Amino acid sequence: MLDDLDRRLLDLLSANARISLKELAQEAGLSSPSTADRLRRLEDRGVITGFTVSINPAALGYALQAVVRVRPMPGMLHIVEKMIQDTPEFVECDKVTGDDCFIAKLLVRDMEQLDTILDRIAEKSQTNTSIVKSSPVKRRLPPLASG
Amino acid sequence: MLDDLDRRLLDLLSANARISLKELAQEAGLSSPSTADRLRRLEDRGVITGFTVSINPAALGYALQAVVRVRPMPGMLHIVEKMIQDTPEFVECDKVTGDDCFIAKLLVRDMEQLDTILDRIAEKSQTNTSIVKSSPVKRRLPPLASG
DNA sequence: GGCGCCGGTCGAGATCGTCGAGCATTGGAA
DNA sequence: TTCCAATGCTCGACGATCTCGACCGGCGCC
Repeated sequence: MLDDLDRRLLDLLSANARISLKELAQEAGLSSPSTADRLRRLEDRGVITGFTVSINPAALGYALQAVVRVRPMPGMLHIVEKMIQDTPEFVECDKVTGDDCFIAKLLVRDMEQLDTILDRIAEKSQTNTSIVKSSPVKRRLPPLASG
Repeated sequence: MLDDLDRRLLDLLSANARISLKELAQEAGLSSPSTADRLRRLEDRGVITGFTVSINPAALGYALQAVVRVRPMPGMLHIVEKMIQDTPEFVECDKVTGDDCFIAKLLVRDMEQLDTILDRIAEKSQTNTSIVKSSPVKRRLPPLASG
């Protein structure tokens, strides 16, 4: 599915997505045009879905990070889902199997804001909140081998 | 902490981190050199921690995505943490307060692989696994207002 | 008012990306 | 075996982009 060169390109891009085509090409042992081609193909095939910036929440005043498990009360599923989507402090949310319905990640400035947001959610669901103490694995790519 | 221009730049970059400086500058109403300056300053201040590529796991054969809560058995905390870090299919892991010690995201090709990986973890901890059915909120930036 | 700092623009030279042309390899069909 | 088409690469040149130095203007502070 991916060959060695594709994997190499993805690795390089995951480390720095704003690297120049030329440098990317050099590191991969290709010419720029073929590197550009491969990138285009990876996007066309839907392997690469985009390029984005990662920020340090703490540097923006988000001192607290929490993982919230949410179990909406009967009939409230869609309302709760929309509340989460409409609350921009939720930066990620998955709908999952099991007792909980949603598992979401929340960034807040302080305890007060955490409390405010959770109160609003808790009107329509049971929640279980864990404060993030550290992140032993920062977001990374899965193994790309023979995809 | 951030002014309107910084926010605009971050927004644009979060949508497409490989956009050219020139285009970035135009969209923000600045010249390229000052745009480059601002980017550099955002990195220096630690607001921007990097630029990365986002991939579609399904396009790479990762058909299943799971959220695993992990509670290591007494004395096993560091061993379990290392196991998670050393298992590349764990693409994200937070250490949290509460009954669970870790909450991790796992990408696997099929149930068999899920089973294999969880078995290995479960030798040294209690685990609770939720399969991701959908993602109502895809990873996004938190509000940048007057941050 | 005068000064220095911060953040901006401008223009030129260097660097980079893109396009067309052409080449090598591969696989299938005659 | 030979031909042919498709694929994926390189090369070179042109146009676009980035970067660097020089300079400008507003603002706060003596």
